[in-house]
Amino acid sequence: MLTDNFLRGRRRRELSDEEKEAIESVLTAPVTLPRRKVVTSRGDVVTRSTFLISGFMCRYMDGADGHRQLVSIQTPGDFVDLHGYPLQRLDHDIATLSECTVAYAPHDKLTQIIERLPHLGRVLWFSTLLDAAMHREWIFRLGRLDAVGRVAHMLCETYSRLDAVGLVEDNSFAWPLTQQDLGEACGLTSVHVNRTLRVLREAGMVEVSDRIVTMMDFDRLASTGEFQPDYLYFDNHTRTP
Amino acid sequence: MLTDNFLRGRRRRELSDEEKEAIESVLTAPVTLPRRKVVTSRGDVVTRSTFLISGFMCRYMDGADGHRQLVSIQTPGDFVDLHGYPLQRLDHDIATLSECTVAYAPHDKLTQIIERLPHLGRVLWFSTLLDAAMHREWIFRLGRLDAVGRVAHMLCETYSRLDAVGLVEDNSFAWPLTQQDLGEACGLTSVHVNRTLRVLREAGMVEVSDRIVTMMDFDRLASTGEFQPDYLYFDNHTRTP
DNA sequence: CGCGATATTGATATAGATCAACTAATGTGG
DNA sequence: CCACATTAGTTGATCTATATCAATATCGCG
Repeated sequence: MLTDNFLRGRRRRELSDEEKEAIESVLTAPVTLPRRKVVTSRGDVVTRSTFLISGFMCRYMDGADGHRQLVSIQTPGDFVDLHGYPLQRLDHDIATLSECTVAYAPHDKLTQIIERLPHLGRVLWFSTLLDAAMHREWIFRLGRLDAVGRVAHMLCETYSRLDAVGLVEDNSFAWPLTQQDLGEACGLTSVHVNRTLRVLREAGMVEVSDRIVTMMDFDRLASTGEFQPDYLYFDNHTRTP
Repeated sequence: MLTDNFLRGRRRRELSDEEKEAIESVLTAPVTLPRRKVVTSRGDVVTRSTFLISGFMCRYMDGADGHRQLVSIQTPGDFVDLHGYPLQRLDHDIATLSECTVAYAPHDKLTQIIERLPHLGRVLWFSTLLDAAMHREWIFRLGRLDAVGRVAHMLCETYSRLDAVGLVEDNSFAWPLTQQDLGEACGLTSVHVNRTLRVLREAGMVEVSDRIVTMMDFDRLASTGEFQPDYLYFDNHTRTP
């Protein structure tokens, strides 16, 4: 099923077969989007939400100087802009980072299934609040950690999320972000990201090369980034390396 | 009614009388909390949510060095921890900044009224996503603005939110945060906040003194902080000075 | 009155930005 | 398939915003 990865590994995942079929039934056929494409802009009124099947997307806001600040990275199994359903209008931009496969959920149909299945409504609500929890951790990252800690934390979060949907193999995962992108996520310049990655590599914690991240020592990286995964609300807190 | 300020001035505010009465009916009698009191801690399982009637509260996360990072400031009319309803457990701490009056909404009762009134469910959902939108703007503030911009943006947001619930008078509003608190919100030291406030004061934009903020020139402050209020989802975008 | 919390100011240190050059990969049109 | 352009990564030199350390001032309060 397209939605097999939706909330996979998460607390409150308990969806009944009826609920799973209901979600699946509202999705359009999958569509492929090219890499580096802006799909929605701040201010747009949205009438459907995007479910990410494969690839990476991001959400960001533009600063006056033209530089952007990423506020979220979306990975397979995420409902990228489900918050647009209650909000109706977006307060930020959305773009692909890699080529992506997505399916759309029209909002009027969501309303129908939620009125029929209130518990499913709360599960969808839960999934949007998972994003809010990640936003909070992102604030912590920018406000309290130095460059090395920020990058370490970011990589730990991505590793954990991808692991939950089966996209980690041999401690490695696909990583379509450039050093520039990572800088836009962590509030750093690409030059400094480069130096920061070197520090982490030389310390034997993580290697980032060729669009692949390899965790050499997750525990030390997590401790460097003060990463505590409770905010990701996994079923259990053990990674499955 | 206790909930008169709930989503006041906001888009999607359209609650029917039945819905208003339903919310009101689940709330406990108001309770007073002392200032500077931690009311919930990261990891706590929550079975009720807190509606803030008067006073200021904040949400924050603790760093390894003991310093905290604020992730949210809550003002009257806010459902402080409604996200705890779908999430069931908190990923951060909550404390009062000033003396506060609150009322509690038990989660089992929320479930009852939402199953009866699905539209009310979506309005409550909307209100939690408003928090997420403010989180995103907070990320932007920390990642892309300098000290002067961060403080300017923060003060503009607070002004706009308090204005919407009628707590601005003569361009002034109550402000129980110390310079230390403001630093913990903006990722700055209290020393630098002090210097930053002087810059803003000497530029004739805003005065912060005696726990009162007075806007001398909102428009210039907004432009300094790159503040665009669309993310607050007000009914209209005009302030009512 | 005196003590803890808050605010203010000055001197110095430093993490990360900025500027600049160069390399390595990737893609593209002729 | 090559010549050349474009994008991404790397390294060095210098600059600057903010942190840090330290001292003093002020205020509210028991």
